[in-house]
Amino acid sequence: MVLDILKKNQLSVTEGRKKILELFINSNGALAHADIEKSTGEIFDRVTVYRTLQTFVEKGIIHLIPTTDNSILYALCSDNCEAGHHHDNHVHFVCTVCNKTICLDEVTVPQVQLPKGFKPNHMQMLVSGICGDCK
Amino acid sequence: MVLDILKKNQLSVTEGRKKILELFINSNGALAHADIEKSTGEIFDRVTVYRTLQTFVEKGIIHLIPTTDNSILYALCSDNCEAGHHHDNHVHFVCTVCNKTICLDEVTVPQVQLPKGFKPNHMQMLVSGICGDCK
DNA sequence: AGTATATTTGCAATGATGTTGCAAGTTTTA
DNA sequence: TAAAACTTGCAACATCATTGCAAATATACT
Repeated sequence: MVLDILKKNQLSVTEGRKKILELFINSNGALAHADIEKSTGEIFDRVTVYRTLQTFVEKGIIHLIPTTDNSILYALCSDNCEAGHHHDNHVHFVCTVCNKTICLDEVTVPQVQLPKGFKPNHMQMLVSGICGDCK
Repeated sequence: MVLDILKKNQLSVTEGRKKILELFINSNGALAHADIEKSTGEIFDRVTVYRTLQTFVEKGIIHLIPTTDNSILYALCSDNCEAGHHHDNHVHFVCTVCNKTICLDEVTVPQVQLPKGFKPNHMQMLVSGICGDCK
């Protein structure tokens, strides 16, 4: 599973990448850099985590998620993402109870009527509230 | 104008607050901390700018805007914001040409159909593209 | 208006977050 | 299995943001 993903993206298979990718797969929500550092303990250097995340984003394995508090979150991309070309036009949900951020892959961002002269190109939507697990 | 806003919000009238509030009123887009520091030159300490912005957010004079690159932007609230209770359910637009971020106060965030069990509370939408001035 | 009280500011120190260059270590290729 | 390519850790550095405290400024009171 983890190996497949790394190989499919032509990445060297290293302990760090395997471990971090596993974290994403075993988590149903999004992860912050700090979460990853906490989970991997003292195994990897901060820099390695940064670089691994950056590599994964570039390859289209994970994507950045916007947050209300301007922290950076990452989550696994669904299959239709390619290197350098993300298709994360789905809604993101932040639960105010469990504090998790979830990709709602099934829910696409709705169209919106902009004022004259405005040409939309990309749009993202962030919803906060209570998630399915907490209610 | 500037005085009215400060007084209405029970804030001491100081040079810093007047100057920074003027900046927002004279700008049609959103401002980053860095923009403000640049515009106010060497007049105020960085810390003062931070604290002023924080105060304004708390009072409901300005609100935070989500960005794609996870920087922090602020913009004037429309009149229906109160202290500790923002109503910025409008769409934000980032122009990829002039790089400005604009509040589209007239455009409200559309409803969206969430999966079962999800209870939405607040939603925000960020659209990027080309703005009315650039096209 | 002048003084007391409350608030705000600037400075210095500190912390959190993220980046870069380079040598040492690991993985891949053939 | 050795050479080439890539990845990692370390140290240094840059940026951004926060806090405590004393000095300065604004407001309230008589």
